[in-house]
Amino acid sequence: MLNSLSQVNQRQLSPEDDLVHEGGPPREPTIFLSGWGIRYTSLQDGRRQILGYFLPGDIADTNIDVSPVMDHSIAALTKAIVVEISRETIAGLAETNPNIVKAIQLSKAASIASLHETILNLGQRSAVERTAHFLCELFVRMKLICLTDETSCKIAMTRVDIADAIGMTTVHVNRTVKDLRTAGLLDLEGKTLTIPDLERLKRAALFNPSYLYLRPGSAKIG
Amino acid sequence: MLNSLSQVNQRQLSPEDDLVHEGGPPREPTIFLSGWGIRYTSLQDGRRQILGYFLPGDIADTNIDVSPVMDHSIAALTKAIVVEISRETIAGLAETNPNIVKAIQLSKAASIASLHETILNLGQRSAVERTAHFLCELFVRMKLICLTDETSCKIAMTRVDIADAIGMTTVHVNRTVKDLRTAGLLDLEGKTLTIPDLERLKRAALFNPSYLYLRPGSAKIG
DNA sequence: CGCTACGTTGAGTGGCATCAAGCGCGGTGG
DNA sequence: CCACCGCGCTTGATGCCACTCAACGTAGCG
Repeated sequence: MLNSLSQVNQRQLSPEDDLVHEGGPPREPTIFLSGWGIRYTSLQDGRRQILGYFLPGDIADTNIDVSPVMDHSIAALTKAIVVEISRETIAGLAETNPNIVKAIQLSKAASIASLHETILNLGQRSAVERTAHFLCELFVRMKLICLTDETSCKIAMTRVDIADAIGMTTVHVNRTVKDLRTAGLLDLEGKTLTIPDLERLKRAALFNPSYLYLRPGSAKIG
Repeated sequence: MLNSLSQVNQRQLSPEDDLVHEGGPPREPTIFLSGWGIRYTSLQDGRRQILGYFLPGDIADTNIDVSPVMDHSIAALTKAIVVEISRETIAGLAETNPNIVKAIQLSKAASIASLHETILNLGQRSAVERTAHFLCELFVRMKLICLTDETSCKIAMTRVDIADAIGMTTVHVNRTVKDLRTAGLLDLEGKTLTIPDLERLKRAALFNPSYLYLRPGSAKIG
């Protein structure tokens, strides 16, 4: 089903290309077919906060039907291929495949749950817990889409991106990762994330995966 | 329109009553007719994070159609009167009054925007900015529903609540409020919040009200 | 082969947490 | 009526966690 769509409205993005821009008009819902993306917002003085990120298969929804102006930006983190799907197309698809409605609801609910978890993370967890939780989530999500091997995966984020996602400085991200490495909980060399014992990391990070809405078979559309 | 509803399914809540409970089943969308409520979640060890709060007229939505289990709790902060409105009722109302669909979309979009702003607040703003921003938002929202006089209003939150909302300790909330008082930006004596010069506070807090989705006349349903 | 971006590490500082004590006030019971 | 208690607020002292500033190593790239 997606295959037929992927011929249409498909676009290539380069790293740091904005898909939608804060203050600008929204777009139709967009799926990341490949590559990584981030949703972010900034203060006037330039401090950037990453609100969430997109992995291949994720839908970047914008509330096109509500506000004419975006309150945040969406950008590519790597080279990425995205496909925009208009609401009409979705409505059309929904007629022949009712599951799509469910899938979109699920995707929306998951993204809200994810925002809640991010708030909990920023507000209550210590730097070590926060970093562990963030990287733990990253790994779990990558695993879900089969982009990990047994204990490691490639991530697209730099230290700066991680720092802006979890509200820390790059320097302190570094030191925290070092501590986690020393504790044997994870390793992050360049862009390779290694997690020798995922269950142990989950415990250390107070990680509860329920907010990811992992129902078997429901992570994908179609 | 709301008047006809307010006879039905109306409930009284006392302070700290849970409307829905983390881990339990969701409810139908619920409107706070009077009183204050909070949405919160906790870590296993008891650290609590307030995700958002409800003022009179706000809708506490739960994704009833998606997950059978709540990932957070909703509780009353004061005595409160709430009315639960089933989706069927809403659908029925929508037929005679299409604006209600728009209003609910708007409410959902606003709550997502609010989550984004909270993440930005926790991740990037300093303690002073964060506190200022939080109290500024509070005042603006109270003003919208005409629950302020010229420069002050009553708030239901304790220092503990404020602390759990902005990820600080009560002690430091206190000191920060003191600094803001010294700077002449605001005052918080007990439950009375006074803001002598809202525009000045907005500037200090890097406050941009656009995330509240204040379109004239759109804040209310019906 | 420099240049730039990213990652790493060190030293020093300060913001915010922790621990602890005291204050004011409303509620309760003797 | 008042002593007592508990809760929320406030303030002080102390220490640590995380930021800032700065330097250097390294890798990718024009």
